[in-house]
Amino acid sequence: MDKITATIVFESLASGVRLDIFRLLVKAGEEGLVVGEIGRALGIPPTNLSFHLKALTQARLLVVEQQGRFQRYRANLALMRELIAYLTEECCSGHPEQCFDQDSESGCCDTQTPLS
Amino acid sequence: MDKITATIVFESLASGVRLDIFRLLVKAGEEGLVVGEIGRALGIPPTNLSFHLKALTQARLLVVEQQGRFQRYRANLALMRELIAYLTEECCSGHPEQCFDQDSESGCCDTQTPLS
DNA sequence: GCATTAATTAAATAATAATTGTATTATTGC
DNA sequence: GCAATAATACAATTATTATTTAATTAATGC
Repeated sequence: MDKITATIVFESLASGVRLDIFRLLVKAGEEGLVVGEIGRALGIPPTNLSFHLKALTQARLLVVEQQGRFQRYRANLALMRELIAYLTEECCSGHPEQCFDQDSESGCCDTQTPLS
Repeated sequence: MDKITATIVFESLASGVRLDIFRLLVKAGEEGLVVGEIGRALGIPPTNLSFHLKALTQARLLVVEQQGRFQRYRANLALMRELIAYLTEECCSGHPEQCFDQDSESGCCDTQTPLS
């Protein structure tokens, strides 16, 4: 992942509303949710919801599929994994010893060789 | 990490300028850098730099130490680890099979049991 | 003490982002 | 075809962020 992509993804997640949408769709899993369901679940009016869904989709954090007159949205977990990888590299770059092999709350990666 | 903290951290990283600052300070390591050095390295004028450093510090992504009339900033890698842990949980919540045990570019966590 | 340097604060402006209301597009079922 | 529904596009407004200039605070060295 490059810096520009990372910035766009961060922007997408840097909003309580969009973070709620994303987390809801992660929970919804492979089935995903249609716009009306998301709106009802989170109490967001349609136009505003469209605005945020567009942002998340343009950032590729969401994937959309048309089903008749419904739009079904799903979370793009692959991109989330890429983001985690990017942060891990950022976090470790040049200084892996600061990032690993110590008491960490992350519960992630501690036992692995850091990325180059 | 809670949702509010995560949002604040994402906001901090959702700016090319701030992402540059953070990455520079990760590279700088334990020694950190003083404001003038950061400004010269990235070509950011002092007042604007102060603005972004304040945002990053309030988000706790940076830690600052006064040294005479200099302010030395360092990256807070512990918080970055917490963020990675949060994203990992988000990413896996309820659907670990989508997040792990498959071809992943992340190179991270794949061999581990996902978080609850 | 005074001039110099480092950095921040404060105030004004410019630029973006979020929200709301209205209108439009497209699909469904009759 | 027509009414009803799902969702988005557009336009206007509001709110938030980013940037710049000028002024201030605080530490250093003479």
